[in-house]
Amino acid sequence: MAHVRDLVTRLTGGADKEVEERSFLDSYDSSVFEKVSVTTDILVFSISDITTTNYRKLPEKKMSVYLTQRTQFPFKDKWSLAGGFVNPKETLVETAMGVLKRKMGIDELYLEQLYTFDAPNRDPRMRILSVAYMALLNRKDLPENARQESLWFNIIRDGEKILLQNECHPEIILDLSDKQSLAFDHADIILTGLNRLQNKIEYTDLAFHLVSQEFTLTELQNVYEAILGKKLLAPAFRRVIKPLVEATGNFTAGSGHRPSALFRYKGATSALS
Amino acid sequence: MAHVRDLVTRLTGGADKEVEERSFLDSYDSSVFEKVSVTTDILVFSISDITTTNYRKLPEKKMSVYLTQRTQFPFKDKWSLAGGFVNPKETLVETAMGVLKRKMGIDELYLEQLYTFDAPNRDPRMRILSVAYMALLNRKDLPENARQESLWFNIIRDGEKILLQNECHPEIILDLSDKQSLAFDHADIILTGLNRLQNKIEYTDLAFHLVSQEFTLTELQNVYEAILGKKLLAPAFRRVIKPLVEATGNFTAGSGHRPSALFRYKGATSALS
DNA sequence: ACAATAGTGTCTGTCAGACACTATGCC
DNA sequence: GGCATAGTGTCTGACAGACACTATTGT
Repeated sequence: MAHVRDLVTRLTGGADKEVEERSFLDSYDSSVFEKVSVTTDILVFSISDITTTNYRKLPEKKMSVYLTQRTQFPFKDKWSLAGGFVNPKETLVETAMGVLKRKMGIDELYLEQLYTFDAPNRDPRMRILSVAYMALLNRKDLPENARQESLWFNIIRDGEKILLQNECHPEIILDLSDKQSLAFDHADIILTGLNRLQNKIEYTDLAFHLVSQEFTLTELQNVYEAILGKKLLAPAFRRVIKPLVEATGNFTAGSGHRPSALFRYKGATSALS
Repeated sequence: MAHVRDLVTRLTGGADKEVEERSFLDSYDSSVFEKVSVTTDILVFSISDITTTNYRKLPEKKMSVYLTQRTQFPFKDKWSLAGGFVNPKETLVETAMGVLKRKMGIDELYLEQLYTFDAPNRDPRMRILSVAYMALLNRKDLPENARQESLWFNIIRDGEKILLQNECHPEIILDLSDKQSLAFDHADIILTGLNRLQNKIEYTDLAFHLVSQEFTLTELQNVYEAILGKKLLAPAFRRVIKPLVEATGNFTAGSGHRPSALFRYKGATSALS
C-alpha cells in the first residue's frame, strides 16, 4: 500500500513535503514529552419522582445525581462520580460510554463534555487530569436495578447551600459547598454541571432528554422548575414551549383529576427564547 | 514530620482508614494505567482596527485571531494556533500562559478553558489530547512586535463561509469550513471558540476584555457587532449597556467630528440582559 | 360534592426595534 | 458650511408576568 501512496503523491506533483512529512512521522519518538494520566468522570443527571402520600397529588420532581461509593483507596468509602482511566486507544466519549454501560447498563443517552479538571492535588496519588462529561437520562430508560439502586441523590437547596440527599436513605446527606464531602474534586464537578445545565436549559432543548418520549406539559415544566430551582407560571411556560412540541393524541388516566394530554418533542424548529 | 501526623490522627480517633490510605498511596504504582500525551492550544481573539482612507471615518473593527506558521512537521508551513505540550508538573493554565508569554510577550489577559479535543487522528504522530483555551485581549496591551507582526487574521464572513484573512498580506486567506486549511483540527477549535464567544457575549461581560480601560460606547458597540456579525441599533445598545459602565469625564478629540465620551467598566453590578 | 390538576383568555407593564431628531468638532 | 459621528427622545409592537376563569377526572 505504501508504494501506491508514494506513487500517487509523486504523480500529483509538489509532493516533496508530503514525503518528507511521512519520513518524519515514521521516525517520530513519541516519548519526547512526558505523558499524563487522564480519567473521565461522568456526571449523570436525571429527574426523580418523589411519590407523595396523597393519591391525588402528582409526584414531586427533583434533579438527581448518580453516585457510587468508592471501594478502594484513595477516598475509600466516599461517594464519587462514575469514572475511569482513559485507555489511549479509546476516544474520551467511548471511555465514558463504556463506564456507563458497565455501571448502569445503559448504552444510549445524551452526553456532552463538561470541563477538564486539572488541579494539581485533585488526586493524592499523582497528577491526574479528568475530562468530565455530563449525561442526561430519563430514569425509565434504565434497567430495573440501576433505577432502584440507592445510588441516586436528590439535589435539594437549603438557602445558599446545595445538598445531595440519598433517595433511599434520606439520612445520607452530602453538602456540595464542603469540598471534602465527596471524593476528589467531584463536588466541584457537580456544581459546574449544575451551572451549565441551568444556563443551557434556557436556550437549548436539553430538557427533553430528561423526560420520556411522551410527556405531559406539567411534567416538562417540573423538569424546568427542578433545574432552575424556582416555580414557573404555567400559561407563560406553555406559550413558550408549545412551538417545540406536538400532541400525540394520547392522554394520562387514573390520576384522580382531569387527564393530561401527552406531547412529544417536535425537533429543532428554532431556538427556545 | 510523619510521626506527628501519625500521632495526631491516632489521638483524634477513627484514624485507621487514614493510616491505611497513606500506606496505600506510598506503595501506589503510577504506571498501572497507560498515560496520554496532552497539549494546550490557545485561541487568542482580539479586535483589529482597519484604518480607512477617509480621515473622518472611524476605523472598521473586525474580530481577529492570532496564528503562527508551523516551522516543523507535522503540518509544516501550515498556520496553527499557539500551543505546546503540557509538562506534568504544570497546571494547564500555567502551560497556556507560558506559551503566550514566549510567543507574544504578554502575561496578563483573560483566559478561559474552551474544550478538550480528542479525535483519534487529530495529530498524525500519535494520540494527542488537546485542551483548548480561549484568550481575549486588547491589541494595545501587546508589546509593539506582537501587535504589528503579520500573525493576525481577521475573521470575515462571506455568506455561510467564515474566512480568515491575514492583516498584512490580504492575499493569504484561510477557509474555516475546509478543515485542511489549518494544522491539526485547529479550524474546529476556532469555530468552537467563535461560537462560545457569540453565546457568552450576550449574558456576560466578556466584551470588556477586548477594549481598552477607557473606551467610547461606539467602540464597545463595534466589538459586539464584530463578534455577532451584525449591526446593532445604537439607542437600544446604549440602554442595555449603560448600567454596566460609568463616564470617566474624558473625551476623544481630533477626530473630525463631535468628540465622544470615554467610559470605563463598572464591575459586575448584574447580568447584561 | 370536592380535591386536585389541566388548560385557556386576557390585561398590563416592560422592553427591544425603529426612526427622527439634536449636538458638536474639524477640515 | 457641511461631513461624519455622538447622543437622546419617543412611538410601537411583541411578549413575559400575573391573575382569573373554565374543564375534567376519581373517590
